[in-house]
Amino acid sequence: VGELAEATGLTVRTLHHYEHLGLLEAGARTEGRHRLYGTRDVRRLYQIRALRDLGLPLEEIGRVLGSERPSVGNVLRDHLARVDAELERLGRLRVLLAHASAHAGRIDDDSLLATIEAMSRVARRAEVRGRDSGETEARWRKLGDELRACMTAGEPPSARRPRAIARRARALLVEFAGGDERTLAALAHLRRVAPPEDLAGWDAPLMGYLDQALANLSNEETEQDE
Amino acid sequence: VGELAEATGLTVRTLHHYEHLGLLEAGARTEGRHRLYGTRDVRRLYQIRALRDLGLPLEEIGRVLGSERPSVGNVLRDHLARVDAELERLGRLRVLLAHASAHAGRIDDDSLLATIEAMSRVARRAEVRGRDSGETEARWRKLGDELRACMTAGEPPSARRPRAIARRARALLVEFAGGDERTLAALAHLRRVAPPEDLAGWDAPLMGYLDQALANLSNEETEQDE
DNA sequence: TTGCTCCTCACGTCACGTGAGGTGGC
DNA sequence: TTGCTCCTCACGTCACGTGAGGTGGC
Repeated sequence: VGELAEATGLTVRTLHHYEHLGLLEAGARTEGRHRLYGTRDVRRLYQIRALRDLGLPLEEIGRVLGSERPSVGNVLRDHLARVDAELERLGRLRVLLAHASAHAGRIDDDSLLATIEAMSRVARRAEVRGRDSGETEARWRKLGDELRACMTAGEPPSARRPRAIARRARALLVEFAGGDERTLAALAHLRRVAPPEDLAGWDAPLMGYLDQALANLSNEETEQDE
Repeated sequence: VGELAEATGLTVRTLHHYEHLGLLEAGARTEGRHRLYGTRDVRRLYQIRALRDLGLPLEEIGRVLGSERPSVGNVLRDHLARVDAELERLGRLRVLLAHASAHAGRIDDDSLLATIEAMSRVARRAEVRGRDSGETEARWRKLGDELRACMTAGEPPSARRPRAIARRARALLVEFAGGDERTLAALAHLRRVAPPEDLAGWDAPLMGYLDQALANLSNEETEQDE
């Protein structure tokens, strides 16, 4: 078993493990119960290692090399889909981490934790909402365009049109949050401390303008909206 | 504990687990030994969940929220590096899987397994060699250019110049393989069955030309090379 | 007799899931 | 009395790593 391990670059323990799983059985034993392997075993082990290197679970390798013999092509395609899903998940995670890291130097750890918490909450909510085929984004873009028109026209945030747009924006936010208070608070927190640089055509000045318009209608009109 | 689980979207078992790890201890118990949590516990749990969502191991979360208080920024950066490494690994794996899947339909499963094995072997060897800053690639490109000149000049693969180039190519292959027979065989196998589409300026016709030149010098000159 | 490889348990890893069997509050 | 939530073990997951304690061949 030592020679086989040496030849394949695996450990003796790994070979024992494979035998335990029924992946690779030694043909014979010596009088001292030492395992003996043949050429067929070596070839099989190379195959096992190759499939393992592709990230396939040992159980599936057992099926591929066993009596069930599912199509290797199908197995690979299924596994590729899993890898793609994992890549996407890690990619999203990476974006979150990069954002959080970017804030790390500027604020203290407690605020940073609060921001991470807000990001986590929003990301979770976004996941629940799933793909909505960009419809929501289109609505935000439209709102942004209208609001920007008001801003460049020099209308104050307290004017009628900006306030009407702010009301619609608030409704969109509430819809996104599913009515959850904490999620709304998280969104407000992120707007303040970690403005997303480019979201459906909104930039920092525009968001500031929106915040002012929102502030103008917040107190008096809140109950009427409900 | 049920309320807390409900509020945070975690399971009761998860909260028990965190308590077992010392991550979150219930302040008090009821007469029936039921756990009681306070506002501070709830906040702490939200922080735990947020950091967990970033993929941090629970033990590290314990340190961040515990008495050691390492800088959250540093922890995040370290973790980001880990995530990047994993992304890179998965990316390479994805390329391998995609190549293998592409061959799946055209050949039978045994040949496919052999090809996967060859890919695995070459990938492993490439990993051992590590980054060599593109020096090797430059040498291959140079060889390719010279050989292509011979080919377009109409020289037969058995001519002197192509054979000399083939000798140098063989030396490069042997160097890459570290002198390992099986790796050389794997390289030959891949050239035959799974020509890499674009590798340092080599295309399929050029490789075929090289193979012919190699065949011409293989038998007689092998011993002299050694 | 001394090393070396081999053998067979068996616990640990990581973040919980999943019963199993039992008890308190409505 | 009937459900419901809660409690405390404790095994299983995945692919092995890592001793622990013991035996055969040079």
